[in-house]
Amino acid sequence: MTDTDTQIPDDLPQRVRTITDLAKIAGVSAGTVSRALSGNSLVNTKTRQKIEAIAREHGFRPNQMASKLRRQKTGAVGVAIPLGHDERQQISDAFFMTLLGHLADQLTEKGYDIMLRRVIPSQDEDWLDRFIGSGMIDGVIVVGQSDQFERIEDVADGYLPMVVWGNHQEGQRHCVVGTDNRLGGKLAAEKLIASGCKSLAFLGDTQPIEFAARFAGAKDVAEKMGVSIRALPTHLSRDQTGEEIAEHLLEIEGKIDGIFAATDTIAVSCLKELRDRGIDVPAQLKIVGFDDLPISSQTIPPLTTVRQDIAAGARGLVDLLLRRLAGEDTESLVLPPQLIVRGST
Amino acid sequence: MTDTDTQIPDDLPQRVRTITDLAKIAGVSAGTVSRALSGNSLVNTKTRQKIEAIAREHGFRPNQMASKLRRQKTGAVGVAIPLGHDERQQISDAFFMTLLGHLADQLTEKGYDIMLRRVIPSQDEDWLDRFIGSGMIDGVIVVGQSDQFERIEDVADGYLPMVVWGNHQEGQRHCVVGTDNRLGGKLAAEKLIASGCKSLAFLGDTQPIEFAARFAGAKDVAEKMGVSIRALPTHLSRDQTGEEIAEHLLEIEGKIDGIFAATDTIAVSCLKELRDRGIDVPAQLKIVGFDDLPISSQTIPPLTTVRQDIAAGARGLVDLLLRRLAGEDTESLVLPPQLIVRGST
DNA sequence: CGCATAATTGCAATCGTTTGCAACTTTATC
DNA sequence: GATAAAGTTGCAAACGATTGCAATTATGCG
Repeated sequence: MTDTDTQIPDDLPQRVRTITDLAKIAGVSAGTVSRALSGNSLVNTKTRQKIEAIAREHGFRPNQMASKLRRQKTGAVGVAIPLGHDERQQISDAFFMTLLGHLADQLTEKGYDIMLRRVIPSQDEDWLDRFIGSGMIDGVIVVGQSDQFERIEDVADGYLPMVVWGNHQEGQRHCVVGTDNRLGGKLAAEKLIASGCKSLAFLGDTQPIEFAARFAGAKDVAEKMGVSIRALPTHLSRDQTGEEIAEHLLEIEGKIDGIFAATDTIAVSCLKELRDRGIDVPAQLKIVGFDDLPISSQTIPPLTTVRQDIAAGARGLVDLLLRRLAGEDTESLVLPPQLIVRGST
Repeated sequence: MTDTDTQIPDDLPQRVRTITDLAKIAGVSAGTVSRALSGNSLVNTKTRQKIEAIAREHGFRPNQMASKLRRQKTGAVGVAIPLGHDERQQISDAFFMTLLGHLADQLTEKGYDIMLRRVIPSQDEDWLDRFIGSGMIDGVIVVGQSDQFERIEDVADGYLPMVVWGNHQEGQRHCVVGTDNRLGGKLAAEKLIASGCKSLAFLGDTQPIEFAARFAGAKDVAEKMGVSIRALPTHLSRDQTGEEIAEHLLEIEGKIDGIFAATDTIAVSCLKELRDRGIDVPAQLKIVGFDDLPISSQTIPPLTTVRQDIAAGARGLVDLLLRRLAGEDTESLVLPPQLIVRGST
């Protein structure tokens, strides 16, 4: 017997917190309320309406935690962003953010909530198991393999509802959605060579497997066509990029006439540096980027780039995840890149 | 007696799913396991170590849902992004994404998970109550007031742990973190006028209260200095923006010598359109943006803009929310904007 | 050794919802 | 009007972890 009961005699609109409170008011059992509110069950229409009315009136919402515990499902999907290679690369990276935005749009549409987790694998060995085992999510989307390929493979064997954004390797065990990076690299190099370049450079880190594949694709073409190509490593975080590119440019000035940038972000910085040095693009040097970020059409000159269809990627990730949640063991999805020719080549 | 019990005699490594399973193996009670795993309680060191060892060995993780139900707290913070004015404005908007990135960094650091929810208020009257009442989150950060000012005010009266990104109005009841938009508008107009502009335009929708405040600030200055200023409405979603700006430019050609864009995104599109028309910036027309997005330093010419310190904003949001979670009724935080002078003025 | 006190541990209730089953009402059918 | 079938509802046992309280064991001290 609480204070409230003692002081307030009867039917004052006490706060309706639980389904049982509501049941008491409606004069039915908790089970019936539960069924009425969940909509689909067998409960008399009049009863249902009465219960719904009371619920609305008191602004009642069933406790999700209890519901999820009982039903053993959460209605939430985890989105993990491992920041492996470059700890200074914040989650605020343009490409990831765009993908995340589309994921959010997609998942919301399908009625799932999104549990976002930023992960630094080097500080937490166990990140993926923890996330999955947390009991907070029904499935997980991993955005970017980073340097965690093996760990992801390990988990994939015992956990179906996981889809990963990244690069597809022959014979891998986890389900991945991503662009055909190698083909993308090919397209980029072909374009540069077709535009008359004789000596290429790949601007970007070649460690992450996506980038490695882009470089490999370009290299294939270059070698076949008898054109030289070299890799110039760069970090991803924006503040470092500028200087690094500047150094590279000094070094290669005059020796290189075509640049394939690992990402548009790098390409844009590069355009900037070139302009500051008075080097004309595309007359003196041609550039192809990768991603086709929204910025890329706004640069001067507009950037020729290899487009990744991020929206389609997000749709694919969500679609495959939902099918896996339903128990299907889906194949990976490799999306074709598309060369967007603008002014920088 | 289950099948498993009958078929498998003894100590086969059956899957340890619950704290009770683990307790059985360790030969103690569930309560003890719970205490051991939660670390801080009074449990014999040796017992604790044994339990921890078994837990590790079986990769056991306590079910969060059950824990959260019992403890009545979730360890997750909701981040809601209401898309009011412009349904076509996706969550993928650059400014929101950047803020979200910083929020994710901050909250992760403080040990909170992030429940992301994209909301279209016109389709769901009740979005905020639902989110709060879902029992999934301990508190909520609302990113952008959109046209939901009143609804947010209503909720604020009865729900402490909520912080909102947006504009501060005299006497408002909800706790807000945001830039002083009016002052920002002032700075922008002052700069344009100081650079010699005689006739200004504000490029952007003036409905959202943040933008309205920016325009108001600019107007104050313009009127005081005897300079004309007019508003040219634009949408936010990128695809529409281009055409709209083009139309405006046609209309104002020659009559205007300074543009204050409501956001950098608009300013960047505008730069592009101007260039396509052969109008020189800053010689013929000067532009100031708002936000200082990463792109803005990369445009040609680099954009003069009013900087919002997004990282500081995110820190503020998280800090205030944590204090509110602890029961404190915090004041709003208004951040000073900073004029960044680059090449477009 | 006996008793008081402290340190551990077990017990059982609890968090709020869902759901199989049984019980009870209607309605339909002959 | 009796009987079967269908439609509704209530009951109570889960879901899995936490925690106040009681019970047990270990330790200290005279």
